[in-house]
Amino acid sequence: MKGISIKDIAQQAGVSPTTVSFVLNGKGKEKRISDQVSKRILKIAAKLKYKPNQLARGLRTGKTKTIGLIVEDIANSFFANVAKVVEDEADKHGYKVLFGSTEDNEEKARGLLEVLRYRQVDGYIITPTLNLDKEIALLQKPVVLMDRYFPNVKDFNYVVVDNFQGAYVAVSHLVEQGYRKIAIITTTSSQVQMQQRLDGFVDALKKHDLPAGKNMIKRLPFDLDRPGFTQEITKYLQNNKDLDAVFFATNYLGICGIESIRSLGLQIGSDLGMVSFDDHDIFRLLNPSITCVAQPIEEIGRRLIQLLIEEMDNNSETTRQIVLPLELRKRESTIMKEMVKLS
Amino acid sequence: MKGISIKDIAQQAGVSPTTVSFVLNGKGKEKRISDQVSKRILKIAAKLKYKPNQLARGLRTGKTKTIGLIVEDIANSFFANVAKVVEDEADKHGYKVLFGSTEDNEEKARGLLEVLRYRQVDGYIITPTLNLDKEIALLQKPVVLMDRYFPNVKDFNYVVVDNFQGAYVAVSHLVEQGYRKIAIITTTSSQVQMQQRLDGFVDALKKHDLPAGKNMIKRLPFDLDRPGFTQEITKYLQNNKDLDAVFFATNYLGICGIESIRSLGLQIGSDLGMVSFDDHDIFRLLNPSITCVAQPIEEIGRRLIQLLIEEMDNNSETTRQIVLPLELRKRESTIMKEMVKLS
DNA sequence: CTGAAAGCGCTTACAG
DNA sequence: CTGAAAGCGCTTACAG
Repeated sequence: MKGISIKDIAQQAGVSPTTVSFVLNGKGKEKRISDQVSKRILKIAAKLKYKPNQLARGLRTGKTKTIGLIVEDIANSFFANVAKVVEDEADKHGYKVLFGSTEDNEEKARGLLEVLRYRQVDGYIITPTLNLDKEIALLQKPVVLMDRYFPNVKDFNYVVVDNFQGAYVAVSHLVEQGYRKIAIITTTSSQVQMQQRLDGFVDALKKHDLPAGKNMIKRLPFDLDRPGFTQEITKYLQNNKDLDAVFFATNYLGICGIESIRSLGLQIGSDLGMVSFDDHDIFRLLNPSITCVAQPIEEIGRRLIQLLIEEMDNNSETTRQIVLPLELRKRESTIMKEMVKLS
Repeated sequence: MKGISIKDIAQQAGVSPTTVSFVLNGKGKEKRISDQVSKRILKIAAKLKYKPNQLARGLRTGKTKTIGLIVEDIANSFFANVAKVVEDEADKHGYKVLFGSTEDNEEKARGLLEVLRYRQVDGYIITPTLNLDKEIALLQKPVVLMDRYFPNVKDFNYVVVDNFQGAYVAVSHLVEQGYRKIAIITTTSSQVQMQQRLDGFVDALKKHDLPAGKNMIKRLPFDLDRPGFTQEITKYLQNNKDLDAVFFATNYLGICGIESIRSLGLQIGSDLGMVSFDDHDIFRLLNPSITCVAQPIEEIGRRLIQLLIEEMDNNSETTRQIVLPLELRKRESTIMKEMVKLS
């Protein structure tokens, strides 16, 4: 249990703990410790495999070299993939990651913030729920938001994607492919990322002089479970048999949508075109494969850490807001005519 | 930055920090602090929203209330789902989770162990790589292994699944469905979980007097990437056109296998039966859907934390080894004859 | 029934 | 060029 402490090294080197601390923190030159002493200390530290006690250091300096990562759901492939990148990038800078999932539940999110705060993380990457801005503003440590932000609050850093553009491109692609009566299936969530996807959808339809009325928009309660979504989507499609295509505003809605469309005996693409937000292994592998607008996961993760590290280092007062473009991945679900299949 | 400390409370209550500490740690009765004083302290602590500084406490007690979770790849759906459960369960006991991915790389794994150790986590949940037993044995804190273990080392706790039984059941199901020439596609990894799956496969074939020769077993280098796996599987299938069915030993092999089979223009189920280890959203949604042997993810996560907490509380000397059964999920990929499809 | 004091392992302002 | 000492916020053995 007991590890090697700075005292042990001091004793063996015949110097004071102060001197050891200076040398080990690279302040030997600055503090003008003699070269011989420095070398002696370094040698002994290496021999003893000295590891500084992070708790003690943290207590003294207030830095824990830990980042708090709050996602909506670590089991969701989008968040799991971002988490992986975040972990990797953080590691390069000597930071470890404490994580938690909110399930988009405000109470859970508050609990997570509280825990991370009193564990003294040095900075936060947060996928916020609704109404979390007050608590976040009180955090006193650098914060970068992801996936969504608070439109009314200007002074948060964030890394998000251009949801409006993504939806616009998705719908425009459907139009180009010949689909006319196009619906969106989204959630009742009033969060900004969902609102922007809806706006992009409506805007694209209007630009193309296509019907964008209320019955083209189906909003499902965002706290349904998978079977619930599937059931509701099925019901909606049954009541709107004249639709040409559907735009699903999240990957889980897209996945449920596939089940719904199938259960109705419709052929994806020829009977009903579809595009989903977010890519997913399933979309690539399905037959027909599913067109989507994909998020740049690698880049999101890299930018999150880059921004956060900068904030932690400089404690800069300027906030930065990064909006990344989405990529349309054209696949078979947006092809109207059955093509002759090769291979 | 500065939070409320025990001193602030002591001052306001007109008592010493010692007394405050006793009361806040529920030792008021034991230390025979008067009820009035206790109540006063509690009231002030609540009013000030006092949160104990975990660093200071950790430094003093040696407990950080943190668990280290080392998985193979947090972006893999199996590990992401287990991580979610682990996080939830840990939270119930007041523990937070620090995580890292090894990519099944020994060096990365050693690095993670080192970091977690000097961060003083109270216990570890580890998906070990090969040759990691020595380092793990030196950890000095409770450890529970997951997914795999070291057959030669008897004194580690672990929670794993019955890989042999899973493979056996999978292959037996293929036989019952009428398939005869059955191959396994696995990796060159010599880790126990892969070995057991192979053994289960061979055993099942032998029990049914079916050919279990070398050409029924295809091992791929485990460090290939997805396209690499797909290519190798395609090559193997081309060279073995007489196969009736294939058992894929991991979910990512199964996924790559689907791509291979498709690219060869074969119909899954009727032309070539298949079962995969591990369930995955894709397997349920694909058409035809894919039969698999599924791991009990919820239970794995729960047992891991339960076992680890017990070890941390009791510091018991006995080790416990839990082997959970797998569940065969029968789907369309193991049906030989095209059925009339309803709805 | 309560408190003064030591100590966990560091860092750093101060002194020489 | 180097060290004694204070202090980060707790807990706990000891004393009364």
